[in-house]
Amino acid sequence: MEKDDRTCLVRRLRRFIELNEAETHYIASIEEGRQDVRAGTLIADGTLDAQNPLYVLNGGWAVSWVPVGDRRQITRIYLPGEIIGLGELGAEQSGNRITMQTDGSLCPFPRARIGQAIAELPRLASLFLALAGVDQLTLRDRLVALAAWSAEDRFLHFLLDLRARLAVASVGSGNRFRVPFTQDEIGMAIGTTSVTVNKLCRTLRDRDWLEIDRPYYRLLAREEMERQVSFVNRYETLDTSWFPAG
Amino acid sequence: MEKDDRTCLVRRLRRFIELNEAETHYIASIEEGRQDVRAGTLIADGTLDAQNPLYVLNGGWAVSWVPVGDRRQITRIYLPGEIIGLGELGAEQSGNRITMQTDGSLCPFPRARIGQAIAELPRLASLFLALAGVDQLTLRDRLVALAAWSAEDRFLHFLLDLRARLAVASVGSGNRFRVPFTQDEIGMAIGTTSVTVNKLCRTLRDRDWLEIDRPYYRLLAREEMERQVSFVNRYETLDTSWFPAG
DNA sequence: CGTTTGCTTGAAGTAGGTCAATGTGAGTGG
DNA sequence: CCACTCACATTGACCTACTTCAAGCAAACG
Repeated sequence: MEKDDRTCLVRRLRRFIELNEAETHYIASIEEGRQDVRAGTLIADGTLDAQNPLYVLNGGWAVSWVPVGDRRQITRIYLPGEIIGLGELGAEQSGNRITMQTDGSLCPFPRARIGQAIAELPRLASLFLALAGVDQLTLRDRLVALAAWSAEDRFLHFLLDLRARLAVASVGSGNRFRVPFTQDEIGMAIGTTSVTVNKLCRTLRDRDWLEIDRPYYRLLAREEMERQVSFVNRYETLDTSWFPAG
Repeated sequence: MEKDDRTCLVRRLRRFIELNEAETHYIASIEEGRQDVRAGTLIADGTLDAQNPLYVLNGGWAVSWVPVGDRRQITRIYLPGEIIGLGELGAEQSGNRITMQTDGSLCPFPRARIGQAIAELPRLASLFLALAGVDQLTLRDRLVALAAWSAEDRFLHFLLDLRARLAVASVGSGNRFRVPFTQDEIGMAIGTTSVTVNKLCRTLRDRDWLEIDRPYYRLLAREEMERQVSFVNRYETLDTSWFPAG
């Protein structure tokens, strides 16, 4: 379950801007009421989001999904240090379910705390807006992939994207990482079925691009993969030039 | 080209919160340098977004797209009163191209103005964050549709979504509206081809669900359509309860 | 150990893509 | 006012990347 540091979020945000004392204190305060949650726990059921808190995901993975018939479409994967619910701000009802994918821990805090940050800590508020922007861009990348790419390219993009995000979250810059999803779940993330995912694993292994030692995946040919899907890493940089002064 | 009121944005935002004098003045100031643009004009080429301004779209339609091979995937349609670039805030390079779909007019303003709003006008800043959230949710809806729905359902959703947004933008609550897209472009928006779109038009007309008098489309069976795709109108309400005090 | 959950693989079926030909209305220039 | 063109709509015939179905395995677990 990777690191589950209580200052998870602080560490992540510091990648982008310096945090002064007030800002650090604010974040510490939203990371206060930590609770452990088990894999499978439903965190949000898609109704009444306006009443729901936001969460800092302190440890473990979560997924956001939408029911489609008797299957699910996974819309987003959350990693430690990320804020759950930023993108639902403003919605009274999102239709999105959020489930813990692994054991982990959460720090709930009310929507009004975001309002407070906006009123009192403009740089932090800017950062929230910028992070929401990155989320949106990532979502857009996936939308394009799902709308216009082959299943193989979608699968490669899924792996590359995960790797890039893990590298940010836990400095695991390597090409081997844990993928706590079944093939069926991967299918629900990339808009295909477990059968197809399985056959893709097979062909990629035959091509010596991938090595699987469940639940670990190793990318043996990241360069080629990135070239094939024109991969752009959205997680490394952030434009903070427009932020107001501290 | 619908209304092209210079206070387009003010009108839209007032749907959600009361605007005080400072806020109204701020918005008037970003809607200042209005320029007319012709259909087909490329507004952003996807590189160097950090240097690019944001825009208030004052009149006309714009589309955001991503090249995929020799085709395009349309990721977003902008209607009058919407802010172009909110979702790219934070990105140094988005890869998204933005093109005017019809003749219209734009008010460019620099990213730093958003920073200024955050520092000085917290309620407006909250509204920007909430609107970015609605954008994200809409994007998520489309992602699910593209990943998991049939071409027919995607097409229906496209029409319903457009209608709902037009109703907000221009109080055209009717079921007949202008769709300034060719069938090929609709295909690029819903992840299919012009041939399929055409055949869908045919079957829907045969079913008496749709009436086409190009470029006008009339939904003859909106209820059924909305039921079939479980349509949720995301544009009518906004949760503003967490906003800081004016 | 039996049961369950996930992986693996083949065989058969289909939604929707591609290709190709034809139709049609809106300019445009002679 | 009439050809010519060009962009778009329309339709049919064919094809393929997937899905669905089905059956067998293997590891994990009570």
